[in-house]
Amino acid sequence: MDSQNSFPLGPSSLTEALYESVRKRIVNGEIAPGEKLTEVRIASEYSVARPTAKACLERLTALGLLRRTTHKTAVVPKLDEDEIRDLYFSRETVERAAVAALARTATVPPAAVRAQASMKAAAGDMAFANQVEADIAFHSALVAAVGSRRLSRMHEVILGEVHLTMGQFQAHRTTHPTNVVHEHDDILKAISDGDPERAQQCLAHHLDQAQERLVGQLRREQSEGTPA
Amino acid sequence: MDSQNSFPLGPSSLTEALYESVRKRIVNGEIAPGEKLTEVRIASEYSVARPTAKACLERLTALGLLRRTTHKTAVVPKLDEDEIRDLYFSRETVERAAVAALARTATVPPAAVRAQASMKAAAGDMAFANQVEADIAFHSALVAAVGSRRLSRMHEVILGEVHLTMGQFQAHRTTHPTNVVHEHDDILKAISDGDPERAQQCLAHHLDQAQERLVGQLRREQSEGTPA
DNA sequence: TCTTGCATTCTTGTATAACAATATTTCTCG
DNA sequence: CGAGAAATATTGTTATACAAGAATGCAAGA
Repeated sequence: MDSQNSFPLGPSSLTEALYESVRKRIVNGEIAPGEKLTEVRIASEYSVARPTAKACLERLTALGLLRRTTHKTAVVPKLDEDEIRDLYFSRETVERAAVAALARTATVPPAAVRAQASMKAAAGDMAFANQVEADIAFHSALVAAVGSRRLSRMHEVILGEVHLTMGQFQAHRTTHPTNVVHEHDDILKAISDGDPERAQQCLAHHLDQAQERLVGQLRREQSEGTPA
Repeated sequence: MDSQNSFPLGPSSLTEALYESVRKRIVNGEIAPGEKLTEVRIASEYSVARPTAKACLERLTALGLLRRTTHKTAVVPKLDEDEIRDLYFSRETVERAAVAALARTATVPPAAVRAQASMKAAAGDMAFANQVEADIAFHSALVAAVGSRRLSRMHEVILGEVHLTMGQFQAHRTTHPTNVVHEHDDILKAISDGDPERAQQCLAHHLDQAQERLVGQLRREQSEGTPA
């Protein structure tokens, strides 16, 4: 059924292309949190019809990348502390299952080690956005390697919100990826050792760290007052 | 449709009502698997415009309740054995996290015991569809009680497909709900005992049973040849 | 001055029509 | 009987129009 797209093959339909573009702009923080996205604005910016823009916004809303209620205009959400915790609780749930499954068969996903390599190689000189990309790619590879369509689908949604939150901070601070790289290595090690328990522990520790980094940044930002 | 503005606050918008109605028909098996759902058919059946019907179908597709590729008409899917296993793997992932979280604080969701009660009370005389409803309500209550918006959202999607699959079998066989009720009780017991490990084990056992029932029914059906 | 109420305006919800592009079916011809 | 081409069906996209809900601002009254 899956058309086995042996290569990138950019979005076939217009709607798809529009969706991808807007999505990218949102998760990369190009559209600030709180900013309003009206249907006509999208429609005119991209020269598409309003129904097309509408479909796009609805899709993004379903994924949690936009918030909107009936008859009100969509806004880019800014996750508060509680929501970040909820997000990471869900994330841990999904990724725990993934690494446990991988460790049980001691399968180390090649795509994950590739993502690690690219993160290590260009650690300092990469733009923060690319570091985020590599991080996301690593975790994505982990879950994808399990081979469960539904687990991957859930994870994709979660990572979307993670990406969004990270993207919103990316202008402010550049965290040293050293810790992250080490934590990733620990996870891979546990998987290749075939130790599901340890793999889950390493993962949980890694995600806790990441979550606290995010929450810390949020608090710092709030105590400084809104810069915009 | 009726104004009925007393409490439940039925679907406010037309789109919402349409979506709910079609969804119900699909998960209850009123629309047979493999049946084609064209936009114009929905539009004419409900006397709505085609864009409205289109939005409805797209939403159902996103939830896995319909399958469709570009320029091809949507069909109600029939999950094969592999997909049922994938579905239950994902389901177990989510529900394990839920019961573990509940057991950690020994919180027994009132809604879950209510669902259990209604299942026990009218075990034999309820229509199979209602048994399915009660079963779904039980598991739904379990996850909802955790209080995680995102976990609930993921679970909702999964339960949709579960409901769909159960609904498709519901004409053929009426399984004795006795086992199910006992297994549910075991889970609740482990939660109220504050034993996360046992709660997860009971849940895993319960889901394995359910999964095998489904797979067994699927095989039986296939070896008999398609009745329709 | 503060608050209430109304009206204007902005935005979204829904419908209709039309054309383009693609899939599927059917029919004809070799 | 098989292969290719026309015809049909279905979806993708756009344009337009009107209705309904929400927000804003202004004016009037307490």
